[in-house]
Amino acid sequence: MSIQSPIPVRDVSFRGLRQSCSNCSLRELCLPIGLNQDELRQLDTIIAQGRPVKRGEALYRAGEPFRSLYAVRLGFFKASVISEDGREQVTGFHMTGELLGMDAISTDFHTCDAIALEDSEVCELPFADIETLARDVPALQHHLYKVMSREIVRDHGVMLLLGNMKAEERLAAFLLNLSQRFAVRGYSSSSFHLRMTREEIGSYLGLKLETVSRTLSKFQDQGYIKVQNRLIELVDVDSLKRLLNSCQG
Amino acid sequence: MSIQSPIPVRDVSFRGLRQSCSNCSLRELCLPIGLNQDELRQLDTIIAQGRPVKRGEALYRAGEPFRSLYAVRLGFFKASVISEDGREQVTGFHMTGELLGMDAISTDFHTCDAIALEDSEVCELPFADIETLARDVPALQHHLYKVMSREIVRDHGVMLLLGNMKAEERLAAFLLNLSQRFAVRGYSSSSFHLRMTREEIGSYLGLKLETVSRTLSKFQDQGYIKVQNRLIELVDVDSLKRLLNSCQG
DNA sequence: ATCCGAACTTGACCTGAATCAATTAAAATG
DNA sequence: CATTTTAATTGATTCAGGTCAAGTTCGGAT
Repeated sequence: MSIQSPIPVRDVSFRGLRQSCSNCSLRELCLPIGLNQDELRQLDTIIAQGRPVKRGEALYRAGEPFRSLYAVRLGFFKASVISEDGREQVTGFHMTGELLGMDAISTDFHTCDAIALEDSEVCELPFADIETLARDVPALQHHLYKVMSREIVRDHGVMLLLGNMKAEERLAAFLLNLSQRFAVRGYSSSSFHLRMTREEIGSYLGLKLETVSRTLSKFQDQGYIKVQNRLIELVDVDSLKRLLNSCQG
Repeated sequence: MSIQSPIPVRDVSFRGLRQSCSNCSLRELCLPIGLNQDELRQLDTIIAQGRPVKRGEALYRAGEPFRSLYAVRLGFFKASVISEDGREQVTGFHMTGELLGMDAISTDFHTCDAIALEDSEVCELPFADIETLARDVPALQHHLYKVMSREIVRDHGVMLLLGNMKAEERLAAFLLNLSQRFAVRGYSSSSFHLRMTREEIGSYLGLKLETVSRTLSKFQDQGYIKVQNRLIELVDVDSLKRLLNSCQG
């Protein structure tokens, strides 16, 4: 658990294959380097064309049978578990190049909802086909294990956050994590638009929406950030990092 | 997320191969049915003989290079991340038949410590070998994906617990989860020995040890359980379940 | 543009769990 | 067996964040 990245960045390795890929961001971000031409072609035959998902729509819902993983090609998703009494636990936010649906392999049913927070597009990856191909392509097999492992590590980071951190630390960790993930994708790391509500942030961080709002205001008063509705500008990143250092070295 | 199992039980499927396995509990609990004689033999050549780990010893520590997964053959482990200022976040407790170390695949380094909470024994599973074998044995390949997926689902359950539940609900969920996992292994579900300290329980549940202690006492006063140091007897399971129902249906 | 509902902010107050502190009980150790 | 150390309980107090409530702003629809 590094200082800069309490919530580990995920699925951002193995970029640089843009040139060989027209129909899907999958290879840019999610698939291992080291596939040859033929293997790439095989992969192409498996991957369904991009599927649009409108803002507010579900890519899948808990309880639905599992067929495919999805790679976010464009846009922004939240994944969440809803308890029967209506409370929501957001388990993650997912942006371009990240993989959704790995929790479903376990039972062959999806265990959470994936909702688009803006108009998005995904690549569907039929898991059975991917698995079959992985048998012949060790690099692919290994990379799938890696991506799943990374998800586990990320989840452990969230547990640390939920179990040990105070509200300010959680928010700082959250903002820095988003910042870093935008940066990796070539967007500004110091200025970005939150796609989710305060309530969704709160759900993810184990806080109430009022606390999220108050803490953002506090950060603004202290000159750490500027908040304009959902537009966030990180003014003093070092101070945000210092907030974290005190708690996780 | 079912009522009975807010923290999903893990790695307990695929039992019943006991007869064909002498050196390792791995196959009983972790490996898929449907391997033929030859495949089983191949697996045997990969799996190192049981390795004992004394109470208090580390099976591995964060930062160590990753070579193998470990199946708990006997005993009890905690897995935890330690922050630099010394605070510990327990990410899980692991008992017979469960797999440890999957978080390390991601970076080829272990990201957490695995400490034996009682004298234990593990089977070492060199990951490179397992992966190679998995290529020829689709059932094994699939099962590994499944086990990792199950870990992700479990982690989401813990997030729900840490993000949404009150102290009493967390403790109830914890006790019911342990109870269920002991039951699956043929031990009493109503009476069991806690292998971990109040502090370790607290770390896992995002509570302080005093709160754990107080809440256990409260449960005892209400007649839900009997506590004798680390020996727990579940007297009124339904009431414990009711505590959870109110929060997650 | 104007309206309306959803999202956000801010304040006042309350409460559940943390903290601090003092015993007590139970394991380890010689 | 006695001694030391570690773990657990319980009480008193504090405080971070939740809850309740009132107002404001924003964004989408007409």
